[in-house]
Amino acid sequence: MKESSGGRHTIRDVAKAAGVSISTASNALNGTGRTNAETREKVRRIAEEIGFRPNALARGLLTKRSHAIGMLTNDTYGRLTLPMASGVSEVLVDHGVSLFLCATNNNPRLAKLHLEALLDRQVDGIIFTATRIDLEPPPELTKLRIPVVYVFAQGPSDSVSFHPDDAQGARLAVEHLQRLGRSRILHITGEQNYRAACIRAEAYRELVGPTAEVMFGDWSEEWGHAAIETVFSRSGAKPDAIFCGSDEIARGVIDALRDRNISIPDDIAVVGFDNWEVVSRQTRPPLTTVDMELKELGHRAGLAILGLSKGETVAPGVERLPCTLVIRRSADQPGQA
Amino acid sequence: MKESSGGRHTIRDVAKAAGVSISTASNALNGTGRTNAETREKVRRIAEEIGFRPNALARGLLTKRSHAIGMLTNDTYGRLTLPMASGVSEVLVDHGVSLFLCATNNNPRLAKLHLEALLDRQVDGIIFTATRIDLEPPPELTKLRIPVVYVFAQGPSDSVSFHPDDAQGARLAVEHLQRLGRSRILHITGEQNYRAACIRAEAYRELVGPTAEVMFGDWSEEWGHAAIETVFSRSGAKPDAIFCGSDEIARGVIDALRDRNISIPDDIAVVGFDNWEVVSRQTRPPLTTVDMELKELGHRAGLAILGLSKGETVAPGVERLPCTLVIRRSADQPGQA
DNA sequence: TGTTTTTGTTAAAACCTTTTAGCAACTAAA
DNA sequence: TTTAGTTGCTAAAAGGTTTTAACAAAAACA
Repeated sequence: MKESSGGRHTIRDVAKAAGVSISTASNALNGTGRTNAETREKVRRIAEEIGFRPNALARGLLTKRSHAIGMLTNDTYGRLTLPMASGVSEVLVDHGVSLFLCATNNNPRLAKLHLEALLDRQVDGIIFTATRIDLEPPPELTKLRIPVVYVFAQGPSDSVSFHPDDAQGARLAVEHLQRLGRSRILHITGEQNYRAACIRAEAYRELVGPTAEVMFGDWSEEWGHAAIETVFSRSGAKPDAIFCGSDEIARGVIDALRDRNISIPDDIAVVGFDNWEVVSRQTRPPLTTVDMELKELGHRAGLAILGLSKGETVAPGVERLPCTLVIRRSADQPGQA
Repeated sequence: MKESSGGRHTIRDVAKAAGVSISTASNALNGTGRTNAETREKVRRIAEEIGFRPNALARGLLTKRSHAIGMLTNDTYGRLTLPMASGVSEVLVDHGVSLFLCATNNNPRLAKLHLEALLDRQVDGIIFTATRIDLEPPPELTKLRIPVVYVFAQGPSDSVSFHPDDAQGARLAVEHLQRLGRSRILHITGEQNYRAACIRAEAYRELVGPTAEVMFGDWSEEWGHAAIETVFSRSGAKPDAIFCGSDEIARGVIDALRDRNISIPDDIAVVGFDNWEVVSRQTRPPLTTVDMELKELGHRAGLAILGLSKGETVAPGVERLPCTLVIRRSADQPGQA
């Protein structure tokens, strides 16, 4: 088996070995055109034997489909995008599509650099992720000739976006607490300039009514602690349940309550948001929390960009994927309360 | 400005607009061959004007350098690979090289699939990452004609690997505790089948001598808790310092000590490993810990693969990058103890 | 028999770029 | 004047694949 170039076999080698022309070899391998069943089998057998794999660059150059998609993300460290990205990757690899990872570090210059590189590489589509409310997707994105899918972020109105259903997730948490018979439910959450925080707070308010109280802060454990300080240093009735905007906040809350010898969930039940297992499994007691099904979100986004890149149409707008409630001891089943 | 194909301008368009041949346009843009300064400027100006950018697929096909490298990783959720990957990405983007992310989920079939896709795309090199000691890099990797760099993982003896200097990091921690005057230092760490755990334990033993005691467990907070239970339920002298194999373990240890009203650092000083800030900043008191400089590790790995892919030679073997000690209140400065 | 259809195959064009080799014109040296 | 060298440019090949159009041979039809 001699090789014609650079160590890898080309379709030329296959054709020569099979005693056919390059076009016939191509047709036989791809099942296109008309080929005799016998020659088709022969070509395929030989290709298999010498381990021929088509050069993706050459194919992409000609077909205008690179079978690669790019993912722009501003949050490399976060626990949001990465499980999601792994979901995307899972779907793509099954379709022979590869994923470019572009970490923009919230730097517009870097975002632009990455975007240009992706276009130079003729990617078939782009997934854009960003979590901050004030971080608008780069306007260049809307003018591309390739499809773009937004996750966590909001594109223009006719674009395709996927978000967790924050409102439904919040309702899951609050309704669970209400079923436990809790009537004074407090909401401690993160920064008000995150859209997700506002949506959850709104859903909470609707269910809880006039006694609702939302404490915005940041997404840290420390803030959970501080919020409990505040609540217990002021007069008035204390809550009998706390719905937290993240597992980290919930962890701070739980630790602060334990310091005060308040029993969880007997005196106060606690529910978190994220199901970040490294936190939610390790609080004492373990945390009941809302799971955003990030991997599934990635699957859906992956399928959407695949479809779009093939020219299929996908319903525009924000699709909100349902969250699930993971019940652990910090807010038990109704029967056990 | 009419476009010759698919919406993007090609070098053809540039050449036509500048009234020169394609070759001259190419030479002018790349500074190759001989070109009159005047025409060179003109071509460049026009290219800029119409926003010409060369098609990376065509260029890669011809030059046999795709300016892309692939990263195979088995740990998508972990906090180890991702900061590292972001370091890799930072270096690459500066050199116009893009990064394929391949999450293998510890699945050999998937690893193979990804590897083949990377080769089809003619990547210039591969970075392989894996943290488990028992996870050997796929043997296919050693037979490639493109360079491979290993991070956290161990390649064959003539390969290039980058690791944190676990021994030096452990010494940093232990020597710090010794300078604080602590003499009964205990080491609570993770699974014994992680090479890193063994190396750190070994370095610890050498410094501490006959009183050394290593408790292997797993990498969880829970294990930190459980280990403290064990230590305090048995007879004998108690430690006056604990060196933990991870920040998570340290967090469990700190919580368990606080439950017992043991003062940190007065009675027992605690040092962690990772400087995973979401943990180390939030423990009470905040955690003194070893930082593995993951981003720097990524930088180095990125530079190495870039160099190798250009044909430069890089010294083979395992390069161990120094860790740093981040001092917080769980083990103060000597002066303050 | 002659005419149309079908079948299997192939040469060549196309995708977009870089690079090689060569050409013409001009300059400098002999 | 010839020779040699330099400059600025270009045609053409190359890279590996898919696709189009054409062709010959065989089959079906009249």
